[in-house]
Amino acid sequence: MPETVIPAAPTRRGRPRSQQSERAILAAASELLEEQGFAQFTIEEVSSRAKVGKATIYRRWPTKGTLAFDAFQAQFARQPLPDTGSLRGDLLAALRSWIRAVKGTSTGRTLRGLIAEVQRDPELADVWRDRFVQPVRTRNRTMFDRAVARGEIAADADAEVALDLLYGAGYHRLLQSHLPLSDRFATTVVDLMVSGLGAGEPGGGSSGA
Amino acid sequence: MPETVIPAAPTRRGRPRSQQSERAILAAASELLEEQGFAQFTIEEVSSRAKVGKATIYRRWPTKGTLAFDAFQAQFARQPLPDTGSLRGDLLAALRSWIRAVKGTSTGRTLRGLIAEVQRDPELADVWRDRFVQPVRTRNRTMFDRAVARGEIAADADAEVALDLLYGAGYHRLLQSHLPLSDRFATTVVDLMVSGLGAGEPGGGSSGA
Amino acid sequence: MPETVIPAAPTRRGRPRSQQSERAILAAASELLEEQGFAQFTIEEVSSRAKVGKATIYRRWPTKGTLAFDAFQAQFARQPLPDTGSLRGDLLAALRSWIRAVKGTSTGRTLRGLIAEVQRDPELADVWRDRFVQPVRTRNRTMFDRAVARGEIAADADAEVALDLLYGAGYHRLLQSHLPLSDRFATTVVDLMVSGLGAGEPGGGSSGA
Amino acid sequence: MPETVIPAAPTRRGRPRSQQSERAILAAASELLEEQGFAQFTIEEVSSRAKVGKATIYRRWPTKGTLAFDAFQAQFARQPLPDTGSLRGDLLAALRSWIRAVKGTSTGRTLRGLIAEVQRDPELADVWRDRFVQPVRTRNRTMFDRAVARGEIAADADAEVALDLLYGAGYHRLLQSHLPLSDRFATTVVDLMVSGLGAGEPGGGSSGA
DNA sequence: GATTAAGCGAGACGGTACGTCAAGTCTTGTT
DNA sequence: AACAAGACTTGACGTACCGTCTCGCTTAATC
Repeated sequence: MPETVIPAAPTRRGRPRSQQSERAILAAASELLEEQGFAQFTIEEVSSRAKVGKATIYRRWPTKGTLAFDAFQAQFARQPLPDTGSLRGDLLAALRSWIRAVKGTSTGRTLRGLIAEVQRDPELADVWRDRFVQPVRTRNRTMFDRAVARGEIAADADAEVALDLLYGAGYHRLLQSHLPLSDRFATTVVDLMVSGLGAGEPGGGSSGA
Repeated sequence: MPETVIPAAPTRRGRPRSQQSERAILAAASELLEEQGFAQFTIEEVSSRAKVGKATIYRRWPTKGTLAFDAFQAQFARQPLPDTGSLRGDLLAALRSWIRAVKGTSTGRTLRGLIAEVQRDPELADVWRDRFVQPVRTRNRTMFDRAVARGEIAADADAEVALDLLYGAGYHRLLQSHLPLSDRFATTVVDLMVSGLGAGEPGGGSSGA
Repeated sequence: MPETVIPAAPTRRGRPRSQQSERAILAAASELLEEQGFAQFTIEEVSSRAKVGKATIYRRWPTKGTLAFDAFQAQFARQPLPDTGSLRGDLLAALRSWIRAVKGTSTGRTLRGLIAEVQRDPELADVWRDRFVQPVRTRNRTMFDRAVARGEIAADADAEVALDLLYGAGYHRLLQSHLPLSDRFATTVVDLMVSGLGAGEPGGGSSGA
Repeated sequence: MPETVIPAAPTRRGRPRSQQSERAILAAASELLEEQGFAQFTIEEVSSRAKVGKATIYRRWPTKGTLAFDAFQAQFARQPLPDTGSLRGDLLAALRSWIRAVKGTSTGRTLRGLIAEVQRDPELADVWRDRFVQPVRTRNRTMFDRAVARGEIAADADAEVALDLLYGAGYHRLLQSHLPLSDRFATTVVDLMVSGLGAGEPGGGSSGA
């Protein structure tokens, strides 16, 4: 998997792209994101801080979203996958770790800005899905694989939907700010996922899980 | 609760605000949102379509996000609260109804745009939380109240977190586009919420807070 | 005749154009032309010096050439039409006055830059012809009218061509820099125009047309 | 005198300059000038059409003006010096031939563009003066030498100023477009130069030619 | 009925950032 | 060394919207 979004130069001929410029751009972009957030993040300012022409940026990144994404990747350090011995413990550790990374941090602020940008920049949307969302999900599915191996959950349990519940709830609170990303929230989310609301019998729809 | 975001005029003296202009603005805004989406939604264009001065818009709405919000409210017709006799049925109906409203529709596109805007416009964020998120949640809590009354779930079940799981999963797929908002997705979400993954005993993680 | 190139606002409605901005733009433009010449004359710099948005300039002047022209008009003070009592004296005074105005001066430098710009900017070419070249020529024709009245030259003498010889020679040396605009040059030009090379009879080319 | 502006290579070591590249560059440049005029004439486009690196162009020509000049030289075929037997006939033939070459032709358009460029590119100004203006003038002075030999004009007649009148008038109309380069214009210019306006006596300045 | 205060459409205002273009220079691997 | 290719920095371009600010003109409520 490539390190960044940067597309390869169309041919092998000609002067190679300067890795030094590249580093300067990413450094300036990260710094700017950290200091000011996505709202004040402009190509112009990055270009000026990195002492690089705007064209040098546009040669590498098609939109400012994709540049911000690359700068964000360095910042959002990959969190170690928890392995507590139980699914419940793993899920709780994962959600808590995510909350710690995003709640009240510049990372969280950037994350919100990027998800906003994803909604308007289709180029970024592709990158975001393929280079951020999917890898994270793939990693996280291991928690469910292990639970199946341990016999904790059925082999056909839908890990995809489970992940949507776990992180969906988190992103929901992050993006809508209706309620805080508290520790109690994390526990309750995981408890609910593991045990359910326990409303199997009375009404009863098609109860097949 | 007022129909729109519009603040009251400071006094009663002078020429009253034209309700006709107001209607023209909202109509133009809705039309523009529907046609072009939030990305091309500019105050300039609304002003030009509505044949209204820009100041007339800014007198009523502080930011373009709040105007878009009001235009969106008309579009996003309030969905009837389902009452199927079981929590599972209610949740499934609610989620399916939401998916029908947003999947592949201009409403869904606008919804994505608005949530994006909420991340950068604090004025809109307040309006969004108080006039959209909270009302919808309040309405939806009824489903859990009824389930408690029916004895389906415990009285102290956390409806807030349950709603975060239900809609959080939906918004997650809407905003990240990693997987489709299929009917199967809806069923699985609800099944999981109701029955859980069923991994209570074997592993038994740190079950405290 | 209007003072400047500036086109009228399309309608009478809306906020009127600020005459103060206009003055600031023209002042900054003149200053810049004088200091740096046409080569460094940029809309960006004018906008920055005049503390005016670029759009405010573009609203009035379609191209940078037309703005430079207006700034130049103030600088290139209309020279008083000489009246020495003889055509020879008038022509000599006029040419010397022109040389004094352009030789080694910032006006001369700007004049060269503007004529260069005229070759590439059709908008400016029209303005230049109608608002600079023609008025100057009209004024200068008076010298020939007076000479006819005095009986110095024939009534059907071609004043247009005479002006082309007089100023054409001057502009030629200004633009090609092959020889200096000396005082001797002025005298010789006028003598030649008045007396001719005196090669009427011996050779006798095709004297028709 | 060298054919082009191209400076000699610094040493004789290493790979010799490709004459093929040189031809390709000049061909592409001429073609581009002819098709699009000086305004759209860019080194980038020449380089792309000639399939030649930009450095290969800059190795030979210091600025785009000098390249355009060389491309123009081929186009602007040297006109044969007229020899009609009289000064009047020679001057008329020369001016008409020039008019034929530049009026409404791509050569004329390029000529205007080059003179414009001369005003801003000092490198080109030198080349222009030494390799275009002076040679043409030297050639044209022969017409006056012959006239002196024939006894048509005085031996001390100022041929330089005479050339400034002849071509100055032509360039004036070419560059200012205030009046057409008609055949009648040519005749009148020459008549005036040969016979003068005939205003020797009444006013009378220092009438020494 | 006159006054007065605010709203009205229109559009200009100072700004900011956009994405593009071409200039002339530099850096590869290849010839 | 020169070559083709295509990177580089620089700097200006002309455009688009932002949110604010005049204009001359309604339009009511208050005096």
